[in-house]
Order: sequence, then structure tokens, then C-alpha cells
Amino acid sequence: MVTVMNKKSKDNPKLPLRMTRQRQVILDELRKVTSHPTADEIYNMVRRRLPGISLGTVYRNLEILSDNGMIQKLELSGSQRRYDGNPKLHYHVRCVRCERMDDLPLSTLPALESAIRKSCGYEVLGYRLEFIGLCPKCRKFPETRKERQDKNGTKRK
Amino acid sequence: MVTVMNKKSKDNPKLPLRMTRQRQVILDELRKVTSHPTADEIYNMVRRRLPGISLGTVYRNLEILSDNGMIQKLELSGSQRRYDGNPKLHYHVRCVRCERMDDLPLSTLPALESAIRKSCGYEVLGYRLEFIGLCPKCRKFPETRKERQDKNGTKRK
DNA sequence: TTTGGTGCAAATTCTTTGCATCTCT
DNA sequence: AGAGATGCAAAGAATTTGCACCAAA
Repeated sequence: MVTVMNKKSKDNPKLPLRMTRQRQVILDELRKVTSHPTADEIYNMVRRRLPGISLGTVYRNLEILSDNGMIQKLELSGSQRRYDGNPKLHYHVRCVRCERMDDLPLSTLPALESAIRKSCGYEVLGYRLEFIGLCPKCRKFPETRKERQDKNGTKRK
Repeated sequence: MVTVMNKKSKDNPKLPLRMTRQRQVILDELRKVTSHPTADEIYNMVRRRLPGISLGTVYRNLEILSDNGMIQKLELSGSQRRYDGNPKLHYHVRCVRCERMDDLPLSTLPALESAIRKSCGYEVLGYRLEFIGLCPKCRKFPETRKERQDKNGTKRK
């Protein structure tokens, strides 16, 4: 069994957690998509409903929501952190070209875990697993994310 | 079988790669340790032998060395990237408290890979797996890396 | 010689924070 | 009322880059 860690909910399993409009919309938008957006992408999604929201608030809320186990902060490869509206542990696939990230419909592997547990002095609490490869689209169009951005001028701001 | 990806060596499998003193020392120091140091830690290690080296050069060379498959750039959790002098794919354990990272003496899992390959539209090229837990030391001394830094003033510069 | 590497510093990018003000409960 | 959230802007941290000079092949 894998434990997803988070500070707050560990110290205080049922803290009340005030639901502000901003927090609600962030959670809502994140649950609406199956992609695994970055803070910046979430900021843009949320801004359509709350034009006045600040990026700082988005970051603060993503932190709080993941501390409370309501979402997942994915700390895997890539320079930007990504967030997942589904707090349950599951595996991901990431495309090496466009950096798209999908869920993997695969159950977790208990055999793997028990093998680990005895092979080192660590107390194993969980693991992070991410597959890398090419998504269906990129198998056809061999173009990196950066190349696409450079071409389209698709950058923040 | 898992393929470790790297740009240059893919495009040009046997480019000559000029060996400057700086590059040599960086590679050398990185091979000397079994830890998985950050760029900054490597900078400090190398500086003892080459006092004039710049952090920018360290970053540039780590990039080049990993592009050439001579080292590994580990893009797993944590805000700082880590580098591994062993370019062969292997698993890691990371301590949630002090962020120490060790190798896991465990062979890779072919069964896992074939299971993945058919479960999604991706062309799977490899994967990244990292275990998280508590290292032997931290099981005894429950103190986070940040707490220790704050106490000791052990920060860069 | 010439192509690529280096040091330095400034620039970028992503994320966090201080503060005065506001808002949920 | 009051703890906690917000917006704003500035600060931080990690990494990348432009440029003039230097060095390995």
C-alpha cells in the first residue's frame, strides 16, 4: 500500500479548511480536466471565471489543497510542477517531445513494493513512478514542445 | 530494456566531445561519489580543485555530459535537479526528510515494462522510478533538511 | 587556426513571501 | 470579531544565456 504524504493532513487529519471562492474555483477547474496542468495553466483557466485572481493565490491554494490530500502535486520530471485533480495514487505517462502527461490505466504493483522494502535501510513510504515515451500525436508529428512554442510564439504573457 | 534518452547522442551517436580540464574534473568528481549531488554541490566539490570555475560552466557541462550519456540528469522530485555519475538506469530511494538520495540495489523489472507497453497509446521509451521514505539516519533524528539548514545557517553562499 | 569552452554577470523562469486589506465562518 | 485569505509587488532560488576572451584539437 502506498501512502501519499502531505503535511497538514498528517498533523491534523480533519482540519476544517475554509472554502473561499478562489479555492473552490481552483479545485473545480482542476477536477474538470484530465490533463495535469502547471500552476500557470491553472491560473489561466481560473482567470476566466475570476479575472482578479493572482498567481500567488493560485500557488498558495494548490499547496493547501495538496497538503489536504484533495489534489496531488506531481513532483516528477520537467522544470514546472504539475497538479492532478485526482488525489489517488496512480501512474503517469509523459511524452518526451511535447511534455503532455496522461494517466496510466494500470493498477499499482504490490509485488514491486515488497521487493523494495527489504532491499535497503530505508523505511519506504511510497514511490513515484513516471513513464516516458511518445504520445500518439508526437509519434506522427516529430516536433518538440519548445519547437512548437518558438514557432507559434505560444509562451506565457 | 530501458532506453535512457539524450539529445546529442541520439542525433549523432559518436560526436568527439572535447575534454577540457573543467569537464574532466566535473565528471571525475561526480564519478567519485555515490551520492547524487545537485549542481551547486558539484560546483563546491569541483571548486576545491579548480577554484576559478564558474557555476555556469558546471551547469553547461552537466548538460553536455548527460546529453552524451556519460552521466544522468535525475529529474525527479525536489526543487533542485540532481546528477548521477552512473549513466546506467537504476532505481533510487530518496529520504523525505533530509532529501538524501541513494541507489537501490535492485534489478529492473521487465514484467512491469511489458505491462505498460500495451496499456496506452504511447510508445514507451523508458520510465523514471523513485522511492520515497526515511533514510536510516532520519528514522532516528526526525528533523527536516530545512530545519537543519535554518538551525545551522547551512545555505549556499 | 578555428571551433567550441570559459568566466562573469545579467537575464529568465518558476515559486514564495511580506504586507495592508478583505472575507469567510 | 478574528483567524485566515487575498492581491500586489518584490524577493528568492535555480537555471540559462550573451559576450568578450581563451584553449583544446
